Amino acid sequence: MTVGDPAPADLSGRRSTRQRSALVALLEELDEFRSAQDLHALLRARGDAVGLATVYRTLQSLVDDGQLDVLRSTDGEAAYRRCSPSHHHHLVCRSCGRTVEVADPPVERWAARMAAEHGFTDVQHQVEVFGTCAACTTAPS
Amino acid sequence: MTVGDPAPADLSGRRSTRQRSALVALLEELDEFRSAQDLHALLRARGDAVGLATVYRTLQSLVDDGQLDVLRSTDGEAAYRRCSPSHHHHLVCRSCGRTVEVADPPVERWAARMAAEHGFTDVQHQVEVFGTCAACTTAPS
DNA sequence: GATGTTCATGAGAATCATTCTCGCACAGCG
DNA sequence: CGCTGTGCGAGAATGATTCTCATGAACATC
Ligand SMILES: [Zn+2]
Ligand SMILES: [Zn+2]
Ligand SMILES: [Zn+2]
Ligand SMILES: [Zn+2]
Repeated sequence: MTVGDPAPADLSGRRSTRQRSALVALLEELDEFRSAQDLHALLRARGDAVGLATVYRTLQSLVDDGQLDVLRSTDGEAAYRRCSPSHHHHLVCRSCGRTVEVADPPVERWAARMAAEHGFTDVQHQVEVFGTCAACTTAPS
Repeated sequence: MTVGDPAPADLSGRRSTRQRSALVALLEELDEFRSAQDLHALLRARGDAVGLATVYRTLQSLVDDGQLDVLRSTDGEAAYRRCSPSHHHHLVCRSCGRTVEVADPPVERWAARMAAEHGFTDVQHQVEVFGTCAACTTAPS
């Protein structure tokens, strides 16, 4: 361990503030993808007022630290959700937002092999599945 | 042919205008995903001036008619490209935009089966693969 | 070719998510 | 208890996309 090494409270080197804690706590309770605007409103509603700019900044830092997944909806709005550390994809209910994390090695291998066959390197992929969950299929509109 | 039946030049019921033709012709020449702003600039550069609002409107109508694919980049900008009519996905070079259309029945079946196992209905999916193409890997920065 | 109805166009304003600015507050540290 | 650099936030700025609405053009009909 070199001299300049900070090694603060958590591994990310982020300071622990009321705002960051409130946002992390909220995300911990939620199970669906929510937009930054949504999260900001939810925080305000529960009394943990946080500036909108801070919500955006903190979400971005959490994404950079790999603690959140981001999804871009068709209307261009980004949605965030806490995620497990291992690589996975999502099955999302387009009605209520309920989300299931799914992993599938064959898909991973297919993407890598297919890209390699076309001479592509440094490959990444994006796989999301949308549908209507059982509860929403049953429930009235 | 009944009386009220329009049956215009193309099947879509869209009027044939100079602006629409110019945009369609441009898209026909391009092989990569380009943003609406890009396409607007390209049209202007080649002398086929078209209003920005018209570019957006026309792109949207072509997407609705299934003649274009849309991709939402991480910065929230939508990119468009002409597409073949059958279901497929893309292998996109994140450096030059070169795109290869790929189809893979196993992935289709996996998505459908996996969603069904979780009780989801009305399933759709989104699968895109990004990488650096052979040419861009070789070329200097 | 002339005409009327209807849809398309486009300049500019409006919308809206996201980012930036920058002075002030405070977490972490000794 | 101060110091210092990072985090905060109100408001402005950005930038893509959409809307408004008066004008222009396509097309079926005469
Ligand atoms: Zn649902
Ligand atoms: Zn994967
Ligand atoms: Zn390339
Ligand atoms: Zn597919």
